[in-house]
This record gives sequence, structure tokens and C-alpha cells, in this order.
Amino acid sequence: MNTHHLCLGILSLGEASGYEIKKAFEETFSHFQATSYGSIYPALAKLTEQGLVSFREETQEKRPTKKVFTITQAGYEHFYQTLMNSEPAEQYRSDFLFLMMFAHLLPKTHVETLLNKQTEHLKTELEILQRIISECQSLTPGMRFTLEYGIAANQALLLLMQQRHSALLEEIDAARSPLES
Amino acid sequence: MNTHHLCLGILSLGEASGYEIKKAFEETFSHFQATSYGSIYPALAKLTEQGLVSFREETQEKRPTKKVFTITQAGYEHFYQTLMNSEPAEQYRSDFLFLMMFAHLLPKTHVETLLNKQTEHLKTELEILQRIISECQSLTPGMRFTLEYGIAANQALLLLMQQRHSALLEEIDAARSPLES
DNA sequence: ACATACATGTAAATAGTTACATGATTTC
DNA sequence: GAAATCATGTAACTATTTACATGTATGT
Repeated sequence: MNTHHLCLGILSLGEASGYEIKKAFEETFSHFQATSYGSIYPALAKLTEQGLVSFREETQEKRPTKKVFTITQAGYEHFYQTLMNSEPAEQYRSDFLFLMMFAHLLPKTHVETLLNKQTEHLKTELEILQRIISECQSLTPGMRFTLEYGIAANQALLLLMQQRHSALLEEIDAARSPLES
Repeated sequence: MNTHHLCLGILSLGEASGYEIKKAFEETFSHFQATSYGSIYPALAKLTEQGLVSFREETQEKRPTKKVFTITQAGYEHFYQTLMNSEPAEQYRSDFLFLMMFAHLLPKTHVETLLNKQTEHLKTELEILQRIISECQSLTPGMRFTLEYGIAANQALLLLMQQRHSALLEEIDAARSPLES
């Protein structure tokens, strides 16, 4: 999936401006997809050129004029074909785990800071997902499932972090060569 | 973390050729970091230029000559500074969840295929991680932790996939507009 | 005969992020 | 008076993937 597909996806749920598409990502989908203005605006221009979306300009009082985009029939069909032809691929990249891999090279206090930061990060993510799932009405069952999926992962990892914290610090300490602090 | 840092990390565990660095990633770290030959070879050339690694050429019988790289003292110090200055960032990108978000637009059989593929994927990942953690001696405690982390996440998600499978398909079906199949 | 493993490397293409540019309005 | 929100867009930079190029040896 690239920014083009992400935009078509959002627009299949209802019309929106580039700014609103970005906000939708930040608020709801940031845990499994991301993009930026620098990608969204060129993507919307290209999609318009291809006839997959159309827009009207909406002048507002006390707000800048905005372009409200709507997905066209051609865009909808294109999006459907994309969905049907896409593999359910995944990628997880973690600097946290990379740093932990070399924990034996780092001061104990630093490793503890890393573990605490990660625990906080997992807690925050979990709270965000739980808030969305409880507050938002009108979620599609699929959307609700993506939130459950994130919640399940975060809960399991948070539990691991809490259970292993102390023993892990000890184990890393024991593995450190005697000359290092 | 970029390919330069990944190479320094592997070399901090022992000398290796570009080819061996790639293999190490495929076998052991692919679940949280990835890279390719097109990044590794230029990175090793640059690191040599900067004096952060050195290499000797090793001629082999019945095998092509290889360049065996070793991290230098300067490289080690540089890597330590990188570790100390890096935030424990994470990113998860999932086309599977994106597709599930729009499951109400897809045929039921297709959604079921997606769910089955994802379940298989989680099972395979889990087995790989469990095999590594049980077979590999001489893992650093940090490395062992990265495996436990992956195992915890995969187990929790696999459980969710199994528990929710049937009900989810029903819910998606109910959300489909009557005209669609 | 064909595929895979070993081994190094380049070049083009892809895609994305970050910073910049502009400017009104609202909140602290 | 400063920062955040609303709103669109461009350009330079960064990084990585993919395909290509080359060649031997081993396994099926």
C-alpha cells in the first residue's frame, strides 16, 4: 500500500480534504499505516489527474478555503481491484529491540531507561486504542478488529515487559564483561 | 537505525563478510530489522573509508574469495555513541490490517482467505522464533529478550485470530450493504 | 538440465520524509 | 506575545529496493 491507496481508502469512507485525510491517519490508523502532507497532496493531485477522485473548493468563513475530495466510480473500482490483488503483508521495525540486542554493551541505568520508555510507549498506545474502540460509534467491524488486534498485541507485550523487567536487568548485568561498568 | 548501524552491530558480535551479514539478518533479526545486498555492500565500503571497519581478503578453495570485515576501535566507539543516542522507536506497518479495515467491501471467501493467510503467517513466525530460542546457545540476554518479545506478540495475536475468526466473518457479513455479495 | 548456495558489486527507479513558504484565527 | 489549529503546496534530500552483471560448485 502506498499513499495513493491510503487516500482512496479514506475517501471510500466519505469525502475529505487533504488536511482531514492526514488527521484521520494521525488519530485512527497511525498504529498500522502512516503518511505525511508531502505525500498526500501530490497523491491527491495525481488521483484527480487520473479521474479516480474529484474535488470541489469550499470557501469557509474565518478558515482557509479547502478542497474537498470525493472518490469517483472509477476510483472505487480501482480501489476494489487494489484490495483484491494485495497480499496481507506486514512489517515490524524496532529500534527498541535492536538496542536491547546490544544491552550488554550499555550502562545498566541506560538499559533501565530504555525499558521504561518502551513500557510507557506500550501503555500510551494501549490507552489510545481502548479510547477509540469505546468512544467511536459507527466503526466498521473490520476497523473494530484492527483496534482489537493492536490492543491484544500491546497488552501481551506490556505484561512481558512488567514480568521480565527486573530479571532481565540482572541477566544483562551478568553477561557484561567484568571491565565494563 | 540504518544499514550502516546494522552492519556495525553485527560486526560487534564477530567478523563477517557482506554475504554473512545478510544471512544473519535473514535468519535471526528479520522480525525487527531488514536490509538487502544493495544497501550492505555500499555501507561496508563507506564504513571502510571512514575507518570504522577494516577487512582482509580470504581466498577459499571451491568458493569465491570473500572480504572478511572486522570492526575497528573507532567503529566500536562510534557504534556505542549511536546506541546511547538512539531513541527506542518502533514502527509497525500492516497491509493485512488495512485490508481488514475495508473487509465490508470484499467477498466473504476473500476475507476468509486473508484471515487464514495471516494466521498461517503468525504460526510460521512463532515457530521460527521458538526454534531459534531453543536451539541457539550463546545468545546474549538481550537477544533472547527480543525473541521472547516476538513470541509474546505472535502468541497473543494467534489466539485473537482463532477466537475471533468465525464471529468476525459474521459481523462483516452483517455490515455489508444488501446489494453487494 | 535446472535450481540453489556461495560471493561481490552497481545503477536505476521508487518512495518517502523534512523543511520551507504562506497566512488567518484562536487559545493560553 | 507565543503557540497551536486550520489549510495547501513544493523541493531537496535520504534511503532503500529491485534488477542487473558475473561466475563457480553442488545438489536434484
